[in-house]
Amino acid sequence: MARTIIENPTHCALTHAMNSIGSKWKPLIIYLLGIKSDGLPLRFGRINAILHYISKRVLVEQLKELETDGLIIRKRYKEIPPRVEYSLSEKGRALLPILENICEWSENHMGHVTFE
Amino acid sequence: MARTIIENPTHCALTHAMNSIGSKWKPLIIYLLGIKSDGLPLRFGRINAILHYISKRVLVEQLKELETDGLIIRKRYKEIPPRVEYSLSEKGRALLPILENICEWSENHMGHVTFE
DNA sequence: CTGCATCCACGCCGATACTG
DNA sequence: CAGTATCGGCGTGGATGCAG
Repeated sequence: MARTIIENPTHCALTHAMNSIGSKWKPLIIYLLGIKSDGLPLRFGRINAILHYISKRVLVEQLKELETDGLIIRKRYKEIPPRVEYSLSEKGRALLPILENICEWSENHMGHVTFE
Repeated sequence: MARTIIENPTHCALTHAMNSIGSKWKPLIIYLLGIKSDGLPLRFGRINAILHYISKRVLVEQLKELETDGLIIRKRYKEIPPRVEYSLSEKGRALLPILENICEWSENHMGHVTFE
């Protein structure tokens, strides 16, 4: 390890990772696609319903970025009305253990932190 | 696991975790304090110099939030000129393996992604 | 040296309406 | 159903100057 060159964002693995998954919503989307749904593809409307607190416009945007970064796979069925299903790529699935670790870390260390 | 209730951000461990560490800079700061410096405390000016691409105002802000969330410890020496040293708390240190995993994940999966 | 205050521009994000 | 288009407010962050 220690290949991460923190002084220069352009060559910093951590920075690059954060550009892919560091947004407010992306971890939740990946978690949803990977664990909550047992890896089954989900339609846009379903994702939108579960993550109802994310506005539609932003959800579209986040999904597009995740697809561009190779974390999720977007499959479009040529039907009317249209059907689009999202699922995790291998790269996205590789992230699941890390997200689980983050959840554990969060649960183990929330002593003094008070939520509103 | 699976205690994370993704439908409701208020009771979602992943969301809470992301509120603490999901910003653009916080993982880098923690990584710097924990690994790059071998856990030794760092003065503000030194952090600012290494992470030169973060503006001073934002760095102050991020450090304050990290302290509030219990991830780092701020020690102020009553000297003139003032000296302030930052180091990781136990909670912050517990995050280091996760950050390493993220780096590995990033390095293992950057095939088709092109950086500018 | 470290941190705060002020100002200001830019970008994000929600709301809404519209298309195929 | 799954997006796109547009607008507008508000928050975020950079620059600068000041304080302890």
